[in-house]
Amino acid sequence: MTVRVRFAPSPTGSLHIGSVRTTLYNWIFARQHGGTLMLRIEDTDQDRLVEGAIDSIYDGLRWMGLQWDEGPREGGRFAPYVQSERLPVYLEHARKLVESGAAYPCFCSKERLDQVRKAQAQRGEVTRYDGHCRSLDPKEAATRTGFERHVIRLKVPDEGTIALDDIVYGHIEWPLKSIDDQVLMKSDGFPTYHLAVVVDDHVMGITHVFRGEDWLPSTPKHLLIYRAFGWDVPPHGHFPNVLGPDSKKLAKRHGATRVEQFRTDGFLPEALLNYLALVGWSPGTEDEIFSLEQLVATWRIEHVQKAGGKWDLERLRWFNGMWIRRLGHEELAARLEPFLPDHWDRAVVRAAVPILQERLVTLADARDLLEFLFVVLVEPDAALLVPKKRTPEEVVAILSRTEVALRYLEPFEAGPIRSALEGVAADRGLSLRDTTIALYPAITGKRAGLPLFDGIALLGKERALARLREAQDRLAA
RNA sequence: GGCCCGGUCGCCUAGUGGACUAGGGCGCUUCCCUUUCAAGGAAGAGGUCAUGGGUUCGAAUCCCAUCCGGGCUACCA
Repeated sequence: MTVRVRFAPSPTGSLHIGSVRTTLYNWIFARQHGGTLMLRIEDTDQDRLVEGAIDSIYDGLRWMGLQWDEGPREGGRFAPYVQSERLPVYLEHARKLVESGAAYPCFCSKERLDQVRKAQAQRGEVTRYDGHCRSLDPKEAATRTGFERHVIRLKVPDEGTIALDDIVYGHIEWPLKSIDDQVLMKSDGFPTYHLAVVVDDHVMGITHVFRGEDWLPSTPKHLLIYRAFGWDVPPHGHFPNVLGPDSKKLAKRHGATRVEQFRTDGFLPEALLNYLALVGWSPGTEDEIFSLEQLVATWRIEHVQKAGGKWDLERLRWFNGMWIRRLGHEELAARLEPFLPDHWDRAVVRAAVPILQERLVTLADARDLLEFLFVVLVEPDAALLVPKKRTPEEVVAILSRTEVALRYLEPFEAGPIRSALEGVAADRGLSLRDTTIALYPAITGKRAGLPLFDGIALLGKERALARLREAQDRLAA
């Protein structure tokens, strides 16, 4: 049997980091089995649709390097892949269940349902549908459906249990009496999620159902629907949730959760994928750095764990630095492109890449680190110019002595600049370290950053000398 | 309230009855390297394996109970 898996997001917002993790696991599983991965859009709730959500899914996953075989834009044997375009399929299936007696039309108004629930709650009972329309005469009910607003409900047995052997969570059983008569078709003619997933997964030949842990409680409903149709239940596997710092499902209020945000913040897709893969899965060895290909080679669904994992931005940042350092210089320069102003001289940027690389945590950090090479003045204030334990007079002396030492220096490169500054240090009876610290703000406008000698060389003699003078003027003022 | 799931250092995790004096990574501290900052190297602090009972010669690992956390409980997904 050829593996066919799917990921099925609802277009209710930008692509969420949690969906990416689920998609990643699906993608790896498909790759490992030479199977097919498909994208299905679950837009059965017309009230929650968000403009541009599908674009966000496509853009985000393409950026991450996860591709799939069938979907709304790529088509496929089971098109359409958008549930709102498949309404007749669900209607037809719902009709079959009504005919077989497994489901029934329900004419109860939302108001009545609310009242029932409220009354039950007051009496301290479990709130659930009271079965009001369950015993209606089928013929009479059928005629009423012609002109009366209604939903279709699944007839859930009152007795017994239903069980699942989940690939990740193991054997789970639910008492049927804890399950409500689930709505299958809504009164607006759209199916509920429960009907739509089961029908589509079956009809589209899905061989493994993988999704987030939060779906576990709904699974018995789905099992019941499979049973009502007389279909085999494909293996299910639930993945633990990605959590916020408060242990609740990761959500907007916890900070950045949109893939797009991480992209603009300067994270590498390699790092995001690597980090994400390790939330809820581990190889059982001490290896931590994994490319997509390496994940395909080592990931095992048996090693996916049950407990939810908290989102840890610091750890993601560490992975990002690791991946940035693994990039070739040309590649890094290319990735930096969207983060740099257009007018910055790319030749200078390229020259700076080797010393920049190990100082980056995100690509966005490059701008701050390189800025001093491209602005006319760095405008350090006097407080910044004078390091602790130094007087302004001392700094002025170092500055002016350096100016002299650099004025006729040839070639104007990091090595000779170092020698020149060693001379300055010796003259002033200082260590090279103290000299560097005293010079650093004058040249870069900052207390720390790229190496000074390279920075001066990159800056060029004219501008370096100008900055040394500017700093002296500022200290004199 | 009901049903279900989970619970190893602050965080991600290894561990599936004996090699566990519970291992690795992030973060934190210190040191080395060093032109600042990083990166790199080394060391360290940090865990009564949620708690209490069992089972066993032996339990983080098996069983029971308790506690805590979470998910679901919609004509949302």
